[in-house]
Amino acid sequence: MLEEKKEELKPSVSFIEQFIIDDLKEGKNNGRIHTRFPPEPNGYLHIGHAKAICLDFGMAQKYGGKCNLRFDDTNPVKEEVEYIDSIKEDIRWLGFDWEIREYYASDYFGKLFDFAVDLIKKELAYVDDQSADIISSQKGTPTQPGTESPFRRRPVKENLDLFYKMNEGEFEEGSRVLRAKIDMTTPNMHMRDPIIYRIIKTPHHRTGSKWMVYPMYDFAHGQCDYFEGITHSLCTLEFEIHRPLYDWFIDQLKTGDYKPRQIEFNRLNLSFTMMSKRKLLELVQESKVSGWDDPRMPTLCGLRRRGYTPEAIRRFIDLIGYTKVEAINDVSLLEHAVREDLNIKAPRVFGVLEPLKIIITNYPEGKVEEVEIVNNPEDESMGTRKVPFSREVYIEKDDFMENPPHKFFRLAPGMEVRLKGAYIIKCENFKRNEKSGAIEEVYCTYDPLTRSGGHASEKKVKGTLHWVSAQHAIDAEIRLYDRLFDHEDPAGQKDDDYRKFLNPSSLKILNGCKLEPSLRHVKPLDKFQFQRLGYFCVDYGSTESHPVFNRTVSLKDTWAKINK
RNA sequence: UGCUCCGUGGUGUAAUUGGCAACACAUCUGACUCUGGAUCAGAAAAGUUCAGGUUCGAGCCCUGACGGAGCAACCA
Repeated sequence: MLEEKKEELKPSVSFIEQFIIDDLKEGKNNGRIHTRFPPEPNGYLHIGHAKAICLDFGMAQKYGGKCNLRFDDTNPVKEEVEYIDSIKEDIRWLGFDWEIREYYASDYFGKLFDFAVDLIKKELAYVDDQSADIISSQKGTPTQPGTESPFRRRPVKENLDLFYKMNEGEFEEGSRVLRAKIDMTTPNMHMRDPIIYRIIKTPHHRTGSKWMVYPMYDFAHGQCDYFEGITHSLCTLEFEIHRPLYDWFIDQLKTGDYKPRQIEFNRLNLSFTMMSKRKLLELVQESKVSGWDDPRMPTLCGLRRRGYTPEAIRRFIDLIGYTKVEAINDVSLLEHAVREDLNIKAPRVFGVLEPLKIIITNYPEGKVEEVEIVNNPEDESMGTRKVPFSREVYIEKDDFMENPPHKFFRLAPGMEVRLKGAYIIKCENFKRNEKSGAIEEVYCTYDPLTRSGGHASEKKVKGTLHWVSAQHAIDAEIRLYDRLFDHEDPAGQKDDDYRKFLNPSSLKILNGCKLEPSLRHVKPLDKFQFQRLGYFCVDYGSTESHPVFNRTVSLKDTWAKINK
């Protein structure tokens, strides 16, 4: 029986890991494993990138290999230094380390240029003088073969001369390109004499104005892997069809048996959000969110600010796996992952979001008791703390009802509840605002014998509420975040713009929330469980005089479900 | 109507490479609880897109349908 259990728990590996294991077993690359994570510095990293990062760094780590960080900076028009720092920060935060191996595609511009010259000499590349439109129309369509460029048979010497002049800035942008000479009739569009170099006069953030001619991604990526000795080039599914082209280049370049092996996997799609960098940038530019690190964004900096931990994100990535099926993963699995992690780590505290004042009429005025409260029932080592209790306390508005439905285990006229860690109180009466009709104050009596931990504390009541002593409370701003979109796949609707699905209540800002005094000295990114409510994280903009907390995720709420 | 890839509970993944379809999330019960959290116990939910074939035996191999995704940027 035990044996069976063990067998069942044997972890299965992804198809990619299986390939790696097999390659290692066969002794390929002398048992070496070397991967790389190749972001383009044109935006912030999101959780989809985390999936790639975990694989690239994870496989190297697990099998005693290395993983390079390489910025794919082949297009100076779109890329900015600003992004490089954020990308590095996010990778480190996630828990991975490229050590000294920080590279740039631009490190290889010289080698790539030489290789292009080499291709020209081998009559495998030519300069095309046609416009983008003409070249594009000659490409054909996926169902129709393309036609050859009139410049395809240009003599080597002329090609060489023109290519050098392109790089010397003698021609306008767009006037000429260098193309690989492959096959205009193959069904694979990427092999139809792809453009490999274009003229760009915008200075590059690293190489300045040294180059006037820049390699296309397809001409750089595979070769960079080759130059770096990458053994396994892991990338997403959409590059599958590019693989024959990469192989074609490497076959022209390689001098031995070594050749990177590209393996493609499914990109991460998360329900109720989107991963398109372009669209995320639009959200930022159109101020639909406060920035790249808005806690509603699926970016790593957004998730960080939201209160997610690297452990939770890695755990989530681990749970979803790597396959070749295009899938949409349920956000609730991500939420499960943070709850699981924060449940163990986050200290419990009392915070009242929408305060309702309780006056304990038989409690002596001016008296203050310090009650001792466990910081985390999941982890005894986190100890206890003292929380002041007094005659007037705040409870959650939702925790009182004048006419409670069946199974409402909270406060209502004549009902008893425990104030967690303190006393059992009974609701005797309440005061209503004459104009609005809203309940303003609730009057209770307490039973002095029921103090937690005391002799009569065994007395049972059905409900336990969190509370904050009114005179000791800290005022705080609390931001309740919810899903940015109210459609499961906002960017996947052909007839509707994703903006149509922005969730109007994705952010609710609450002010005048009441927190227990132990929360006075907190710093950004500190995480807590506000008892019975959810996990909250101190925002970057938080100060001692104006504390701000972001809700990471609510606790599971069975009552909310019953109530629906 | 070309090429490439992919079809397993609601969702995401497994299935010792041909041997009674398993796990997680979500859902629903119940127990416990000084968090309507956590924890614990349990339930419902796919017969593996379909049709043939090989085989004692097919989710897995073969054939053919059907369905989905990707591919025609001087983007990556």
